[in-house]
Amino acid sequence: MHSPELLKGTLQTIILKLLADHGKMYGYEITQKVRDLSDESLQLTEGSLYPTLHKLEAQGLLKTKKISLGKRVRKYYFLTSIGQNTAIKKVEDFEAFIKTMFRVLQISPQSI
Amino acid sequence: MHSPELLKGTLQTIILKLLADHGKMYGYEITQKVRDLSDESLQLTEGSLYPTLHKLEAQGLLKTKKISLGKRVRKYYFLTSIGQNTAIKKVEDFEAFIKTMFRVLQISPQSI
DNA sequence: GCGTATTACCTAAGACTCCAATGTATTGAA
DNA sequence: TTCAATACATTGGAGTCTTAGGTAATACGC
Repeated sequence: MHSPELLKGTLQTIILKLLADHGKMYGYEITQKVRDLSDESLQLTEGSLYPTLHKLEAQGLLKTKKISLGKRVRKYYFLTSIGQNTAIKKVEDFEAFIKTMFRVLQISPQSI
Repeated sequence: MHSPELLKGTLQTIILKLLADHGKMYGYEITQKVRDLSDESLQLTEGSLYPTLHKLEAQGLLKTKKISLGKRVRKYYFLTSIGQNTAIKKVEDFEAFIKTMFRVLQISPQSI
C-alpha cells in the first residue's frame, strides 16, 4: 500500500482513463480494476469513488445507464465525448506533472 | 502550470528532498528553488510551505537555526537524521507510486 | 530621498477532497 | 442457511492546501 495521500488529485484521472480504455463500467467493477491493475497497492474505496463519479456526471463528463439483471439493477458509467477529451488531457497533465516532479526530486526517468 | 490538485500529497516529499540535496535552506529559498527546478510550473506558496515546515519540525524531521543578517533574521531549516531517512523513504514511495500509476493508466515509462 | 519590487517571515479562515463508517440488498457457494 | 462477495450509495469528519492577509527589511531606479 502506498502512502494514501499521493493518490489525492489522481482519482478523476484514474476513473476517466479506465472508462476511456474499457468503455462502460459499473462502480464495483472500477474498484476491482484499480485493485487488479495496481497489484492491490491502490485501494479505491466506495466512499471516494461514488462522490467522484457523481461529480464527473454533474460536469457532463460521463453519463449513466441502468441495466437490469434479474432483481439487481446495475448502473453503468460511460464517457461523453467531452469526457473522452478530458480523459486524454488529464493523462497528459499527469505525465507532464511527473516529468516536472522528476526534475524537482532529481529522479532519473530510467529508474522507473 | 499544472493542475494544482496533483501537487497534493507531494509537498512533504519535495521539501524533504530539497533539504536533503541542499543542506540548510530558508523558506523563501525553498519556494524559489521549486520554482526554478520546475520551470515555474510548480508554485509552492508560503501559505502551504510554512505550515508544512512547522509540521515537519514538530515531527522531529527537521530543525531550525536563526542567522542574523544585519537587522533581518533568516531562519534556516535543516534535516535531522530521522528527517534524512524519511526523505529517502518518501522519494522511494513516490517512485513506487508512479510505477503503479503508470500501470493503472497504461502509460509506457518510455514516454517520459 | 521616495516609491516600488523583492526578499523574508508568518497566520487564519475556509474550500475542497478524500476516507472511514455505515446502510441496504442480491447472489453464489459451502 | 449462513457467510462471503457483489453492488449500490450517503454522511460526517479529517486533513491538506489555497486565498488572503499581515509585518518588516532591503535593493533599485529615478
